Amino acid sequence: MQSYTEENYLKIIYHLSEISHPVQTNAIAERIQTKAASVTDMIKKLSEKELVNYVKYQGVTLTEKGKLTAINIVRKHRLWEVFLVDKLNFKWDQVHEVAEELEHIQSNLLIERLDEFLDFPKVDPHGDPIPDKHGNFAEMTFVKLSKLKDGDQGTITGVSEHSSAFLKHLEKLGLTLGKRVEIIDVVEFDGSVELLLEHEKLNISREVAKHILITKN
Amino acid sequence: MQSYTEENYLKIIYHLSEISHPVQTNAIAERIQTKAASVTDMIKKLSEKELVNYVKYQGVTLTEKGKLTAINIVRKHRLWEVFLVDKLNFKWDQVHEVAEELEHIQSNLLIERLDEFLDFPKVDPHGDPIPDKHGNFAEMTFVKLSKLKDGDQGTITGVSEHSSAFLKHLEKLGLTLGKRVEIIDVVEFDGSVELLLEHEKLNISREVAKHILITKN
DNA sequence: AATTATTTTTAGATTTGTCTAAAATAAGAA
DNA sequence: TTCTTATTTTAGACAAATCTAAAAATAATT
Repeated sequence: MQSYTEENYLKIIYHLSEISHPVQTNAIAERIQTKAASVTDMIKKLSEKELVNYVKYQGVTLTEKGKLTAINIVRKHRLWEVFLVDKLNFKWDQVHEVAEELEHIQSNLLIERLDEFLDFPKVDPHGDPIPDKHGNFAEMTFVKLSKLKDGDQGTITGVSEHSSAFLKHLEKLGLTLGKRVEIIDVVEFDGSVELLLEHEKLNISREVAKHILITKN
Repeated sequence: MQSYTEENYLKIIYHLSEISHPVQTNAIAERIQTKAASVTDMIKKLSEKELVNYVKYQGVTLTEKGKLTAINIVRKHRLWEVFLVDKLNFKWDQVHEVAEELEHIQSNLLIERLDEFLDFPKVDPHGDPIPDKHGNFAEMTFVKLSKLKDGDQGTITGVSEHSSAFLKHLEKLGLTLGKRVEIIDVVEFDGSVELLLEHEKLNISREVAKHILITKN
C-alpha cells in the first residue's frame, strides 16, 4: 500500500512519462508544487519499493508495478470525474480538484461498483480514456483539430488541456464533446481555424485548436 | 481548515460526548487506536485552534466551532453511507470503512450535490439521523427494543451498534430497517425478547434487543 | 577543452503526528 | 488521612515529507 503522497508522485511520473522518458526531477517538482530536493528524497523511497527505476542524475521511469499502480489511480480519477458530471451535474471544468482527492480512496469494491453504476464509461468528461481494472486502455484515434485540412469533418472527442479557463472558453463557444465540426479554412497567417459548428461559422485560434481532439468520421 | 487527523479527533470527541461529558483522554485513545500521550498532544493543538475546551487532567469538550466541524463530518459520513447503499448496492455492514475515508473529502459543492442526488435523506442506512448543512438534526423518537413491553408494536428505524458482525446477524434474522415488529413476551430469566416479525415468531437476546431502535406506531 | 550555467543531490533542519518511559495528578481503599 | 492504583501529562525521540543552502554532476557555450 502506498501513501497519499507516494500515489501522487506515481501519478505525476506516469503523466510526465508520456512527454519525456525518463522523467526529470525538476519536471516532477514543478508539477507537484515542491522543490527538487524533496523529489529526490521521494524518488529514492519509491525506488526502494521498486515502483520506479532510478539512476542518479538520469531521472526516473516507472517499473511495471509502479505503472499499474499509477494507471489504477488514473482510472479512479476519471471514473470519479464521470460521476461528478453525469450524476452530480458538475461542469467539466469543476471536476478536477475534487477528483484529485477522490482518486485516493482505497476500496476496490467501491471502484468496481462505481464503474458499474456509471455503466462502464470508456472516456471521462474531457475525452480521456478510462483504463479497465487490469490497466488496459481502449484504443483511441484522436487527431488534433489543428492538424485538419479544409473540408475535413469529425466529432469532438477529447481535449488535451484541462484548465478551467480553457474548458469554460470551449463551453462558451459550444465546442463540447460529441459535437460535429467541419473545417472551412485554416488561415495561413496565424494558423487560426474557421469551422462550421451546427451551421454556425466560428473562428478559433491555433492555440485553442491544438487542444481539441477530433475523431474523423 | 483541519487536517485529516484533526477531523478524526473532532469526530470521535463528538461521538464520545454523547456518553460522557467531558471526554477523557483514555477514551479517545482507545477509539482512535493510539496512546494517551498522543491524544494529549493533539488535544493541546485543537485547544489552541479553539476547537475544544481543555482543562488539564479534566478531559475535553467541543467548542461551538469544534462541534459544527464535527457535525459536518458526521453529515458527510452518513450521506456517503446512503450513497453506497442506495446507489452502489453495498450492504449496511460494508459501508463504514469506506465512508470513514470519504468523509474527509473537502468540497461543499460535492456534498450539497450529493445530498440532492440522494433526495435529501434524513437518516443513514443504520437509522442514524443526517444533520442538514447548518448542523441541525431532525427530531428522532427512538425507543430501544429492549425497553418495550408485551403487546407493544413498532417499526425498526435504527441500530445503535454498527459492527459488521451485529449487522450481518440482524440481516440474517430479517431485522432490517422499516420492518414492523410486535412484542410477544419479554423473558424474565434472561431478558431475551420473543417477537413477531412478518407473522414469524423470533427470539432475540437482550444484548441484541438493546441495539435495535424502534419507533412506536 | 575549459568555463559557465543548469540540474540534481546531499546534509542538516523543520513540521506533523506518533511513540516510550518517567513524572504528576486524581481517585479509591484501608 | 495515607497508601495504592489508575489516569494523564511531560520530556525526549522517531518517521514521513518537506525545506534551505551548499556541493556535485551534467549539459551547454565559447
